[in-house]
Amino acid sequence: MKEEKKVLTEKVIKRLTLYHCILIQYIESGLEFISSPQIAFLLGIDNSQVRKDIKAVNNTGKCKVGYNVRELKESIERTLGFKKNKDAFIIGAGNLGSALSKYDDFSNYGLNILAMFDSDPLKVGITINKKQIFHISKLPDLTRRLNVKIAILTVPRQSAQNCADFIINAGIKYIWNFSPVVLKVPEWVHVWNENLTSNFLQFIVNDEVRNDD
Amino acid sequence: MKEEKKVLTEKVIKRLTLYHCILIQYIESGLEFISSPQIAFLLGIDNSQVRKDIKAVNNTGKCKVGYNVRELKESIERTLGFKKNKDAFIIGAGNLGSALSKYDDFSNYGLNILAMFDSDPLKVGITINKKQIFHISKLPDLTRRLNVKIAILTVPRQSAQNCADFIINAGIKYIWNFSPVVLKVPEWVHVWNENLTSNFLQFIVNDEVRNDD
DNA sequence: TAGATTGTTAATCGATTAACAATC
DNA sequence: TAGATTGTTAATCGATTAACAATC
Repeated sequence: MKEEKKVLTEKVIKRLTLYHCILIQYIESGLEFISSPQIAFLLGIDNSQVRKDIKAVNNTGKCKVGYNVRELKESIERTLGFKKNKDAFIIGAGNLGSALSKYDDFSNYGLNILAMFDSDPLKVGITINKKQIFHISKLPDLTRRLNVKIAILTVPRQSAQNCADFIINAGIKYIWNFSPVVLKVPEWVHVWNENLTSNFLQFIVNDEVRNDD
Repeated sequence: MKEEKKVLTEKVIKRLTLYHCILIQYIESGLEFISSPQIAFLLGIDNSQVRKDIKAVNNTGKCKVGYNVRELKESIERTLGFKKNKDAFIIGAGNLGSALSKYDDFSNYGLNILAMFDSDPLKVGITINKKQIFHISKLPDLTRRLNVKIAILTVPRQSAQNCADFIINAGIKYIWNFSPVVLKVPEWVHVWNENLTSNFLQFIVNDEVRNDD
């Protein structure tokens, strides 16, 4: 029996991780059940939306009481693969790269930073939060030996494309790109553009939070 | 004549900032015009989508040549308010907070970090990238004096809700929340949940980039 | 001219919301 | 029982894609 392969849209995944946060808070409060209207209220969304999302993680609830908090948390973790290790390298040991290497929350979701890379000889050899900084020239060898497919790109925008070319050539297939640059990559390489400021603008643009009001 | 108030959806804003990145790259390459199929190809989207988005920033192109790169860049910046200052405080001078305070790219989009706040006496008084760390107790006074409405919340998840309550009480209206917690806030406070790991999962979940394949 | 592109409308697709029978 | 909730289908809404006349 072939395992059913479900495609979860980005919006569903974002909501599921928010449900997951809520569930952790419920568990800490000692609560055992949560209903779809409760989740919906906390997030300001529709309750049938919540039930549909929960259906997508193969969880069932009980009439009148709702969903078992621990079971639902497990279901979300299983569906989103929190327990499956996703190894990654950080490229660029600047401010953002260093901060991400110390960001322990990643490991709760199965994302492990194995090492960092930089071209600055002064940074090479330093260890940040148990992650060593290697010279970028060491990346091809380590990518192959450790079978790493994911790179977190936090280099200055001027060197982002060169860097991308280099790491793709070394075998990287997934680039989580923090540089505000649109990278040109082969069709078999996946890029996720994490433009933090863009995310911020999505938040405030329509509300016109300006200093001059 | 009242200025037309357009609501831009999050997806449109995200695409516009990507177009903006492409335009900068075009300008650096000395190119003067760009067409919708060119933009569409670089981003892997439909070209009529691009034309619709560009229409939303009140820019017009020329048949056969496309859009003037500099003009289009200006139009996007005007629509998204890059030139309008958006002052913000960072709450929590940990790894992520410190990194964001040094993230100079923010200023290109009009986001200014004025100061940082922390409850740790050892951090208070330190200056990071010209931004001073104040004790959190100083926030209400400074929020009012500087008329700051935006806070970037980078505190540990355990203290996030308390922190949110405190800064909302001090007058903060917009919270860019980097803690993996769903905050309970009054209806007049806006929260944007920036769960980095959630963003990452949106990127890789459907592709099953696991170590065990 | 021929061909590429814009601007715009219509068609399609997908996501959200409403509604409600079944359940406990 | 009465009332709250689930699970699911139908209706609505919005976003993307297709199509094409107008333009240069």
